[in-house]
Formats: sequence, structure tokens, C-alpha cells
Amino acid sequence: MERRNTPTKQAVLELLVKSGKAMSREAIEKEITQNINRATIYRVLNRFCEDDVLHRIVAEDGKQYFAVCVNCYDKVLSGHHFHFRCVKCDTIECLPIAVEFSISNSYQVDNVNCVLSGTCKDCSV
Amino acid sequence: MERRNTPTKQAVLELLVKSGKAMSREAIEKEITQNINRATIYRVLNRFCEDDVLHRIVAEDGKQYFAVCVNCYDKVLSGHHFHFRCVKCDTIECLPIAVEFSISNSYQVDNVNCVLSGTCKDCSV
DNA sequence: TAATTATTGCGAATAAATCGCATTTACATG
DNA sequence: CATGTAAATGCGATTTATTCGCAATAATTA
Repeated sequence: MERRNTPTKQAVLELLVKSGKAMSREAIEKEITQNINRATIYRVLNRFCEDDVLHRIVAEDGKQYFAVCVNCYDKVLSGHHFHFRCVKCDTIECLPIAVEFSISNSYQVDNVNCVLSGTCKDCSV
Repeated sequence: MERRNTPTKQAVLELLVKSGKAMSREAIEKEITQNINRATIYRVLNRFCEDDVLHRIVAEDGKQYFAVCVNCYDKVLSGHHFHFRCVKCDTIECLPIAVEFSISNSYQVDNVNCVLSGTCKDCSV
């Protein structure tokens, strides 16, 4: 299953890069200029996640958010990091704060999902 | 809106106390002996959350889980703590591991939701 | 015992995410 | 440059979690 380059994929990725935050399917559909089918957006996002281009965060609203996380190249962010979900502007940003914990090795940890939520600095005025 | 004591509420709470873990509506409905309507279970759970009898965790599967968190009286657990979701037995347990972070006070943090997931110690054999 | 109103059951409604299938399109190859 | 193959897309239907409206039931208090 080789990947092909399409205007749709480019547009989604560009939007996410430009926003610098994690966005939901809904937010993407709202902000993107071209008309892209809902199911297609999900498929594009899922493929990007498989290819490690995006990462997926599930917030306490139960919805999925997707982020390029440009800053993941940072040391702090290369591992697991906290996310902040602003309930006002409905975006999630990657925080440069590492998630640290130590747990018995009888547990096998496959995934880490840490989301703080509230009002972000841009909306708190 | 005063609360009334009903067999339904008792049964749900007893089950959660006995299990000692966080359970989804689905798991509750499966394990509870009496017949309780789906919508009612949700309402009972939501009311318990309002009354701080239960707390709600949203896992990366996007579903809600509810826990009595008996150990919340512990010092470590009285604040925010990590949760562990086992993908095999579909339960979530409160871990005695505090969530620690320091964030600019230009962010207003209202909620913390941290879930590790993988295989729990009981299922990892 | 009766009155008040919280609680429940039932069915429909919402909403996120996925799926099947026919159609379109990217792209490698001749 | 034409063309075949499979990836990608659009559309509509489906699945699943959660909530809602409303009528019926039941807990509590007087």
C-alpha cells in the first residue's frame, strides 16, 4: 500500500502545520478552504497517524484531535508530553512539559494520553 | 433537587466499590445483576459525578469510565493521579502516581485527564 | 395516606467515527 | 504520451456512545 500525494492530503497537512495546534475533524472541516468529504478527512488523518506524520490526542470530550507537533523534535517533546485543550477555542496544543511517571514493570504501557483542559492563554483575557 | 435513595443507585455504587476500578457503562451493564436501563445508568453515573461520589475518566477509546476511587483519601491520590487502562480487560484503575506539572499561570487549568494504556498486571501473564 | 417531585424506562435523537462500494485519480510503466 | 493498477475519494448507510423528551413509577415528607 504505497501512499500517493493528493491535494486533499496536502491541504490537511498544511492547515495543521499552519495552525500549530491539534485540531478535530470538525475544526479542520470548518477552516479548510476546499470541500473535502468527512470520511475522507478521517481517512487522511488516520493514514498520517500510521505514518507518524501526525499524532492523535483524545480529549475529555471524547473526541480525537490531530497535531503535527512540529516541536516534537525538541528533546522535551520527543517523548510523551502534556496537551492543553482550551474549551473556548476548541483547540489542543502540545505543551513543552514532559509526562513523567514510574510504574511497576508488571504493567506494559503502550500509550500515554495526558490532557489538561481549561482556558488557554489566548482566550483567558 | 434533592437526591433520593434508590436500589438502582445503590447497586451501581456497590458494583463500583467492589470492583475497585473504573468501569464503563457497558461494563457496568454487563456485570450488574439487576436490569437497569441504559439511559438510567448514565444518569445515575452523572449524578454521582456531580456529587463527587465518583470521578470520570475519558480514555483514548473516547469512552467514559467511572470510579469511586476509594484510595482518593490517600495523599497521593487526593490530587490528580494517573489512570491505567487495560485494553484486555477493559477496566481502568487509579494508580497511586501523582500527576505533576508546572504551567504558566496564563493558562487556567480546570481539568486533568491522564491515562496510560496497555496491558495491566493481571492480564500480562 | 396522600402529595410532591426525583427517578426510571422507553424510544427517539445527536454526534463521532467507520465502512462498503462505485468512481476518480495519482503515478509508474511501456 | 497513453494506459493499467491500485490508492484515494465521495456518498450514503452503519455503528456506537451518550443524551433527551415524555409518560409512568416510586421515594420521601407532611
